[in-house]
Amino acid sequence: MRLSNLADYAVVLMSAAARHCGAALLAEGKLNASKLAQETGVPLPTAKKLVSRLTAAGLFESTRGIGGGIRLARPPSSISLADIVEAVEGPLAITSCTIDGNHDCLLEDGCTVKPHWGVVNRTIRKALDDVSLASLSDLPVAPKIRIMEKA
Amino acid sequence: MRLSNLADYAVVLMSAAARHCGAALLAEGKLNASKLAQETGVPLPTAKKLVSRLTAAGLFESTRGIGGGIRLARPPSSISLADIVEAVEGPLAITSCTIDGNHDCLLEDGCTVKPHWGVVNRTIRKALDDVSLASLSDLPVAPKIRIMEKA
DNA sequence: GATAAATGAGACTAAATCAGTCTTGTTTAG
DNA sequence: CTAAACAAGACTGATTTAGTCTCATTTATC
Repeated sequence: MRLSNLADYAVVLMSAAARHCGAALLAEGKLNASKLAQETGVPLPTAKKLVSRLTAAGLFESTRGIGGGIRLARPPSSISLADIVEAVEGPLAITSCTIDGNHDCLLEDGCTVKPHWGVVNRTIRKALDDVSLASLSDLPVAPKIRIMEKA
Repeated sequence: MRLSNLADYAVVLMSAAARHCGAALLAEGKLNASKLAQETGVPLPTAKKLVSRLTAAGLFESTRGIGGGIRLARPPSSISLADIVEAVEGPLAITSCTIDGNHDCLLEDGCTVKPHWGVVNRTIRKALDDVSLASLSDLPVAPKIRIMEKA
């Protein structure tokens, strides 16, 4: 029930990219994996790998060659946590039996539990969908207070 | 973002146990790991292991010795998916940085993403909390209405 | 009161997944 | 045409997870 480290890093990377997008859209900085890595602290090779996946998923647009780089394919407000997590981890489902025609389960038929996962899945997906990249990177969060202390 | 197989099986096992609890409370069947295993199809050794953990977590009550067995420690309506998942997988948190004083993260300070995980965590936890064991084994739990939709 | 059978608890081994590193292929400026 | 810069993909090592086995504990029977 934990997010993979990769997915976690991916969120951090995209958040950093979104900040650049706001600051200097395509002015100074050709943005690339190396730059994101040094800004965020994510190991370079890992950053490269993640950038690959995120590009393949259509969240980044990449230009190869000597003057190449990457940039967000869509505005930060229309990219959600769900998009990022799904790009890195694959289909967003709590149990494998809720993915299309998966028949790995021992029980399959007569499973009284299965019908209930759908509700849980949708709720979780919505939770991740409701957080946009824009809200993640918006800096006005100045006073670094612990808001989530009472969870 | 996937539930572990163990946690998945645990839900199935407890669901089966709950059905017994409704049918013959402590009449015919001393309930035990072996019985649950053969009813659900979960491999016996795995079932034993899970029963151990669930007992340690206080969801089962066990009696050892020749006439021993297990039984639900609480009525199914007051056991939630969150309880079960947490018993098997440990603290329910999407990222490790939201657990108490964890300092494994590379970024730690100045992480603009961290403050947002709390919201996501709470939403997911609520999703799992809203599904009770009673509704999973859907016996007579009467009308399981969404009472807390407005939170 | 001792023995044996039944059960749960915990330790151990094997497999799968995941994180991280490296090499190759592609593109474009010079 | 050459070389440099970049992304894409393959590979290796490590961590976690699933599954199996052995041991400790308890109670009915003799």
